[in-house]
Amino acid sequence: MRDAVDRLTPLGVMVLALLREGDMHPYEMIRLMRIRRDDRLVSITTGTMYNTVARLERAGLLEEVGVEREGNRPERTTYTLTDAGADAVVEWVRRELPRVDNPTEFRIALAEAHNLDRETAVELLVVRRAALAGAHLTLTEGRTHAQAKGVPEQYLLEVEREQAVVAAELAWLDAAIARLDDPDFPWGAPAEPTERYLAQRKAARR
Amino acid sequence: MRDAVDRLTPLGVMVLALLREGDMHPYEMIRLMRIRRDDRLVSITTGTMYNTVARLERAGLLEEVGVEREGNRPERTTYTLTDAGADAVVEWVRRELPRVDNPTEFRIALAEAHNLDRETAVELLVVRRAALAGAHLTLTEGRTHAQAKGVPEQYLLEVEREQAVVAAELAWLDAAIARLDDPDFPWGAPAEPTERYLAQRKAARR
DNA sequence: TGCTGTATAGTCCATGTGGACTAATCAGTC
DNA sequence: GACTGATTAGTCCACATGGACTATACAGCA
Repeated sequence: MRDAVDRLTPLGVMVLALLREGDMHPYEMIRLMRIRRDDRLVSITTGTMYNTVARLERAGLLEEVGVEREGNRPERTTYTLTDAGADAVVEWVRRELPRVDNPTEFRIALAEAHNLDRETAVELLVVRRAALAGAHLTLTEGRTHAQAKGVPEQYLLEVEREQAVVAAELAWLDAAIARLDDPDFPWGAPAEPTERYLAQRKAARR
Repeated sequence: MRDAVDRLTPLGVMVLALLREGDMHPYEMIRLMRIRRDDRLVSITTGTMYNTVARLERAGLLEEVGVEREGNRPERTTYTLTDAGADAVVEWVRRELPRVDNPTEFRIALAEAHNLDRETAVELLVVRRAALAGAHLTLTEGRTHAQAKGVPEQYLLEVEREQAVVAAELAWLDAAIARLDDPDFPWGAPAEPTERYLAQRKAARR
């Protein structure tokens, strides 16, 4: 019963989230995402972008709102988010935020966590904390078990590193949850939602 | 000038590395890799496995060594590693071990680092350490710059987490390099290379 | 004036992935 | 003795990815 939300790719989610800031054409999405260094989180190539947007349109998560043309340049097809699209982002983030498999998906969910309300985000991160502690325990058990069986150390380096990284994430997560839970920590969309976006857009024009 | 080594997929590398322990048919590779929890590092599906093996064969990195049949079951095509295949693993690991982009590839390179000689491994990890320190600095700069521009904290959570994780990896890496550099730390293939493999194979049979 | 390089806004296609499907065998069980 | 479910060993196909390619416009420079 894989629904539309399950079928969202990482880039698809980021596109939908981006459209919350305003209507855009694919090429502009690429520029903006590169400026913001979103390519740390997903690889961004033109082929994939145009295909992704077409797919999201077929799924009814975004819609064409116009085709412009400047001089003799290629046409620019501008897209806008549908209600279903806005819901899909929220639902996707809600699903991925607590999961400890798929690190890629988690990083995007965290980057887009501000699309949830604060209570939900905190709650889901608490769930994640528990799952992460479980994963850490599993790694520890697996490693001691392997050592008991006489597996040489050089085969366990990667597991060891994973333990170190997971431990660090646990520590960070504890601190992060405590901070988010404090109403002084800012949350949600800023008062003037398009301000930041427009500034960056202007910067990109020059 | 993308050569055969560049075109290796993560699963492809693990398959080649696995064949160093003995000839195998694809289905057995899947079972073994699942038992060893190699699916922590790469996703393992049958479709992808058979396709990967076929691709590696076309590239001359492995070869068919026989087709058996037990009763009326489907045929089992067994494969063996070629010299080119053995070289390709080493070269791939050598390339990926120092790189700080593509975390997935790095984890596999680390897991297969024992295919390199100790000096090479240490040297490449030292290179990685420098690159990782650079990446950490870039994150720090990016974050202070964003804060100076007034970007609200909730948008920087993911960067913050990344910093924490990278810092932990730096610490682990320093310790790991020091240990590897000590000749008391075991390295390379064990004296009886197939022993561990055979034990696991037997266990899987039951 | 002509030339080079880069930005704009895409299309197209080879390839890798993953999930559904097949089909036989074997172990357990009621 | 029939039925169920897991294991064995794969095939097949829809689809997502990414890199090559296209074609126009504009800016700088000599």
